Amino acid sequence: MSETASRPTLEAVAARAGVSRATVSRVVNGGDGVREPLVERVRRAVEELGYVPNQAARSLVTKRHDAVAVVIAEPETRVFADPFFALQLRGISKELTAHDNQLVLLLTEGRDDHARVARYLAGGHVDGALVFSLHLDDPLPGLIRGAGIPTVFGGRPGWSDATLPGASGPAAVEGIPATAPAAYPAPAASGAGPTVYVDSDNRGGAREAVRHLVGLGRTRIAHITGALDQTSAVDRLDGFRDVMRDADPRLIVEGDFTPAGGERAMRELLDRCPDVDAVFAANDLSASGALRVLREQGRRVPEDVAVIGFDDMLIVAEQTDPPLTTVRQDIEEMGRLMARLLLRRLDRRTGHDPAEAPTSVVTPTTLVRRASA
Amino acid sequence: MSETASRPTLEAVAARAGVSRATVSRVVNGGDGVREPLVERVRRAVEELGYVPNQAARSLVTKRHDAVAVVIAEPETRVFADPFFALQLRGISKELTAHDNQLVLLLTEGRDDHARVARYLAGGHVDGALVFSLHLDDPLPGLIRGAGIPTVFGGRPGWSDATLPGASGPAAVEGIPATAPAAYPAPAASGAGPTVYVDSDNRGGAREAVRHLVGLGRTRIAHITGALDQTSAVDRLDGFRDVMRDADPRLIVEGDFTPAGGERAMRELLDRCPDVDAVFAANDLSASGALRVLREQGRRVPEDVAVIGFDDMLIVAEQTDPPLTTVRQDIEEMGRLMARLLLRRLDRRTGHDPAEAPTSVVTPTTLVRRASA
DNA sequence: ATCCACGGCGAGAGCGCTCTCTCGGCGCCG
DNA sequence: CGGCGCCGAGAGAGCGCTCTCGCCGTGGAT
Repeated sequence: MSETASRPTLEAVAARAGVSRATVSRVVNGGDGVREPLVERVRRAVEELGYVPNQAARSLVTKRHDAVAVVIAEPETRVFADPFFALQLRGISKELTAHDNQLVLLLTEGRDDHARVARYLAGGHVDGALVFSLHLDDPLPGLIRGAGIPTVFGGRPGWSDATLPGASGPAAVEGIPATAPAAYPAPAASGAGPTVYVDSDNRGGAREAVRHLVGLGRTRIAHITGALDQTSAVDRLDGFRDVMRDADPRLIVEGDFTPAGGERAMRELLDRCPDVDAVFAANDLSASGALRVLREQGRRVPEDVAVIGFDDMLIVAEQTDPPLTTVRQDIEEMGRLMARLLLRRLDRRTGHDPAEAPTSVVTPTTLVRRASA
Repeated sequence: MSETASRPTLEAVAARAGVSRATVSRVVNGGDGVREPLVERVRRAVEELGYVPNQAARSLVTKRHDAVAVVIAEPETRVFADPFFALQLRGISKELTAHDNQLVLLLTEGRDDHARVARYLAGGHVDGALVFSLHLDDPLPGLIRGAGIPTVFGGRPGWSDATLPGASGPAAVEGIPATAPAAYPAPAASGAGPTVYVDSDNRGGAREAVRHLVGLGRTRIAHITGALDQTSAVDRLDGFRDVMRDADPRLIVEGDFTPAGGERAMRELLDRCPDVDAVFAANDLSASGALRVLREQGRRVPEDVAVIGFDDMLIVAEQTDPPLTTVRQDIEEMGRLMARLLLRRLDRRTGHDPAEAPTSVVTPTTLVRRASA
């Protein structure tokens, strides 16, 4: 039962140190305006009693929580197939920890669950939110903005307010609509500020991959797209088009980020264009599917057909035969950036530096050369 | 600024409904002991004002937080290589959500970080903890038990109090020490109750895999172990030994759960015992490494050498050549179970049913037959 | 020497909720 | 028909903290 012997309060510390509650509070929160000898006395008392501030009581008056929600709205599939979110979480966790913030994880279980998440965020239990929602038609981002809570998105959300910053060049290539098939208008911002997101340079990375293939002397370069309801897939396709402006449209075939989709697409590709001599797949998973079909059909990689993936998902890229050349993104760093952006925004709220609105960040990618191209 | 117009309080709802704060509180918390007409009036007021209870204020008086911590103490490697934790998190999240509990995620960043986590848990910010710590020499479980907070472990922790329940048969095979190389004594329980964990039936699953190989008529069956500082690896080894009591010791070779480790082990195996006709690898990753070496050395799978893995990690098992026969565990269900066990324990705390201490659970595994065995 | 300014510290008022205690009203038993 | 018990509702006391105020002591200016 001694476990139930409730933990010491400010009062107790004050008594032991022979000062008032207010003074202990001051010391605990930085110690400004308290003279050295007292600070020392209070510190000792805190130490001796093993005092830990009661966060609930503190929040009650400050209205801050030092907690941030991380919302992952991926319907099953992708989250659990690759370490993407795990790595982002790690980055986020590091940054939050460094600033004494807690991470509250919210996973949505199907569409109906969005309301629950929105309610939670609007309920003022956390100071801000980091939101992953990769699908263009996902209502969640809208709901969240409606909740009026500072938010940073992971990956570019699919509305028009959130177009790519300059770094990535023109958004459309002649004749072909470059952007999302189903982009919908930005939800009204209700004091939550402009849309801020962190995304990797999908378009630039795609360009680099395709240019590499061009540099290899390939001329019949194909693209297996990702699921085109996700901005990352759209951006990678745009990057492909940036370089292959006059590409044979039959060389672009729709995949879905899965190995099976990659297989299907590769079959179709070989069928339509037997002379294909290179493939840029929208991710490593579909590249691995393509690889399998190529092998099965007796095409040598990279001699006959060069293959490049995207993501540098080690568990796949290093294990394929041959090992996969691919585009790497620093996923953990992206997570860290998201957290940093959000925290900065929260800081500002408390009246720091009202100027200089935080802005979206696009992180660079690098081409990792292995054997497949 | 209207966003800052602080959210309505109980007081406001009470005023609008024309009742007292206490009554509103009762309704919000289930509505027992309030007559129907009033309940209805209050509900409407809540609805109209968009009232959401202030969790901080509530916690302050109830000393409950309706939040549990999930601690993942994996030093880098495994967490982010496979979807294991992601799936567990999903299961946990589902169960917690169903009971209106929040999930606070704590990832440790290196050894020095354990103290931080322990302090947080001891600080009474959450009602309980779900802890993943797979390494036998990890100090964290000890620290956490010291914190005196109700805890359920994911995977059997490596101390003696936490031996496998009956379901799994004898813990040792004649002559050979069956248990952990470095098991250390259970930390003193300080009111946190006995060690409770959820683990899959590693040992039983291993037995089933090996028996399957025996049933195939294989006689020279080898085992590539996992990293033996983890109980799962030890248990799988024990399961192997249960069936192969008189196994040639050279047929057991140490791996580390990685593809590279699998390759290394397989080479050594072929070197030592060229007549090997089956391999049970401690997980799919090392099985995939083994598979590659076998192919490279011209052994046909499964004709010459049958191979079985463990985990049914789809991204690997379905993509190997040939697809991998393996042992599946219901990882999401394990997560759900962990959460359920913890919540039940927390319930009990509030004086429900002091009898019947919750006990560890070992979840069943199933053999998934594909082409490799 | 007197006054004022200022910095250090204590007193006390809540933050929004829960929960106990009390009181009033009604049904029921004798 | 009167009293007792019980149920439904309100009043009010905190939970542990922060923060504003005001007091007091010190030091510099006059």
